[in-house]
Amino acid sequence: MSTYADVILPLPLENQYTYRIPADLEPLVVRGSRVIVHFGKKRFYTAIVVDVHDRQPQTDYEVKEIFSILDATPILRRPQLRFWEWIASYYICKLGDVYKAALPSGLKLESETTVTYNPDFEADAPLKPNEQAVLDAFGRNVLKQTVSDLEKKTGLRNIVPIIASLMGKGAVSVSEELKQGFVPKTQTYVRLHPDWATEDRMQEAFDAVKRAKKQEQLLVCFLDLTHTLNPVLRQEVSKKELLEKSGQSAAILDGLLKRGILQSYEKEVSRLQARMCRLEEPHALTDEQQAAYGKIQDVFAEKEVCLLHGVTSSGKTEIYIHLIRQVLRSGRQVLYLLPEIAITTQITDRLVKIFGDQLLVYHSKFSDNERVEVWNKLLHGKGPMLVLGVRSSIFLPFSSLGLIIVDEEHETTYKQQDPAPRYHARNAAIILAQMHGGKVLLGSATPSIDSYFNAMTGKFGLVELPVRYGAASPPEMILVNIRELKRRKQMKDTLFSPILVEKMRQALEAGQQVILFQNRRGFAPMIECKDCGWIPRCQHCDVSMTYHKFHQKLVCHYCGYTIRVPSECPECHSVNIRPLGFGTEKVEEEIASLFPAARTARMDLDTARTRTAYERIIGDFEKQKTDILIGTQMISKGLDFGHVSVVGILNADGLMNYPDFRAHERAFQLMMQVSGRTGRRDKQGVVVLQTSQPDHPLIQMVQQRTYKEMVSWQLTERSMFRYPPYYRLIILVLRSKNPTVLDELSRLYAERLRRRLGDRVLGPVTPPVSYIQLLHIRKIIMKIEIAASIPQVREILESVQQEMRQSTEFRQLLVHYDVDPL
DNA sequence: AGCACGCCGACT
DNA sequence: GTCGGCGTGCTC
Repeated sequence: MSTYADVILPLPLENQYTYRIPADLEPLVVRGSRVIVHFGKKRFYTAIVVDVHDRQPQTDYEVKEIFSILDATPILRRPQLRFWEWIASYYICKLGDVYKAALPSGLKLESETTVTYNPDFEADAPLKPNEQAVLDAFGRNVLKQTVSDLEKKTGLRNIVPIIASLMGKGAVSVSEELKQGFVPKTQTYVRLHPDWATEDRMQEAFDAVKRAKKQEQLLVCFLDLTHTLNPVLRQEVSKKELLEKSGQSAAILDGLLKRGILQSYEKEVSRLQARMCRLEEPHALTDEQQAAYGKIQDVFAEKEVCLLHGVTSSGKTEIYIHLIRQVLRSGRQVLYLLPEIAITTQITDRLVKIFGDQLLVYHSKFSDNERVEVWNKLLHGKGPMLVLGVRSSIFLPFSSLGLIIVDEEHETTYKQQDPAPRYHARNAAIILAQMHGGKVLLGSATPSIDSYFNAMTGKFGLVELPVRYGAASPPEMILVNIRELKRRKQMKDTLFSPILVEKMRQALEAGQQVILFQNRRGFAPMIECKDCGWIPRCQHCDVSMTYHKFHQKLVCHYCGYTIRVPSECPECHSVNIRPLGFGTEKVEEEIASLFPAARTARMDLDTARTRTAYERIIGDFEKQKTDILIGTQMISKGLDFGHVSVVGILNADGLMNYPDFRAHERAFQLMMQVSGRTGRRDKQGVVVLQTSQPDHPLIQMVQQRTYKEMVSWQLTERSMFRYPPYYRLIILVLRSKNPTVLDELSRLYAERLRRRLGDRVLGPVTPPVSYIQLLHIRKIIMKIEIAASIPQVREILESVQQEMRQSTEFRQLLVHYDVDPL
């Protein structure tokens, strides 16, 4: 008999909290249950039970009772909590953060404070302006609203004390109310009244409506739709469907309902659209695909993870489909991860034809209620399921995952950046699969170096698919040296080289489409010498420095190193130094004057903010309603267009010069992905690659499509510059609380703060710094990657690294690393 | 996250 | 003298 439950709350808290289980709830409260608890002064939260036990808690606090339980059965499955714990420890965040991210908010009821206005209130003393403002926010009909609404309406920041004061005067009253959570969708259904369900009575019914012709027609239609007399077939039909199919009005149906022949009632229905289409067989695999399929099976026999490196349009999806089918047939579940909602539509259409109702789609643009339904379907549904989803779908309640496919595994959107947990869905998926005893297939035309490295060292298996489906030849790559053209005055005040303009003209004349790629929407992120192409770089970090117009300074966003804007170029002594960079808007403007007749569309975060906007732009382009598509990296995401013959990469340099040690890797991937958008099927496409550094190794590698060379070059570079920074190690150091190291780090931190802010502002900073401040260092370190550039830190870390290598914790962390310390 | 407690600056 | 800013700490 357990009397206590330890719960976690959807708040960034370290600890679990113990509540008493009321006697009547005792059999229901188990690990994984959702319960409502009172936490803190007044709020109620949905908590998750992580343990039930009988241990008397320390009595220095009052143990509260569980307020209520929400589910008859747990809403988490066995391995899920373990998975959450792994995420929390690996990504250094609170279990509550993981909980908050994992459950759709429809499953996390929370209380909200509502304020009710007392209409009988009369002030005996004049109210303060703030108080009056709050009261004014109540209209004639609005007597009750939430605190956050009031805050919004009045625009006041600290509204809680004002409300408290009003409450003291009797002007308002305050209550806590649970927010509405998941609401099942209901629909009106119609069925035959049981009294009329015999042949004789049916005859009677028809006699009754003989004179009401429309009612008669409706009844006939109803019987057609329901096969009422055959108990095996469906007995009911939705009111909407009945009215639509019969073409009758609701008034006619009312007539039949009044006579008591039919009856109507509300029924819970699913929001997930049922798909009744006939299922198709997957396409047969080509010889190459079949070979790859076989190799993947071989890899899975001995390894957990397989990397499928298949060039663009080699037909990876078809291989996935065959694998999925096989796993589903064995009775296990499959998770198909995609980097973005945007590209789900094309794949959903394909998968639904093959897997029908076995397919569930999950992404954050689904309404909350829909997401809860997917959750419940996995929890209670029968039969193996295929889930197609984005990052967050790794948290769904899978029972037995046989396979996780991570498509476009190199995509950075798999990494959650801002709210904790800052997890990488690709890497977390590997752990998740391991917990289920399932396998992981990573697929990409341009794998991340991380994954490729893991494949090289044998941690992952590797299968390559080098042949394009349908033997379409890869596009022709034309390198254009913009610096040279500008020097020879053949390209003045324009973003387009003559050859690109010529290719575009040819394409448009032939009724073909053009894609222009420029990965920026804003303006001038750096400066450049217009005569020789020199770009200032940080002397410590070798990344380009960002131009801060306001201060007229150049700042390294890695280490904070700052210099004045040079008045002349140190390379060629030209004074012609200008802000460098342009965005898609500028491109659009110039296209309008170059090709006034062409129909143009721009796709970037500004124009495709919503899913519908995105789909409209893509749809128009697919249907050839637009000729030229200008876009940022959004257009590189695995989309298939049939009529694109020219791709222009307007400024390859802009891709390579951003402050991240993965900049080159990412630039390569982007350029390869974008060029993959052209020359499908029988036609060979053209890619015009404009750059001011045509001899740059990366550009050469893009032109020759030598992925492997790029990898080994980057690996050498990274080990030379000691990238990636010892991020993991730093965290381990902080967690180890090794006093010597902490002292040294705090000394560096103090120094750093002083350098950044100056003694004047801060006064002297003296070590030792508190542990909390050290956590701040961690943030700073993560941000500016201090570790790789400051030799002292490197030294400490190297000594700690030696130490850490012996520790099991370190080893465990290395096994499934976000970034291996290469 | 919220909320309370507590300590310093600008105001009736 | 108080109001109110936000830094710190706690919530079973």
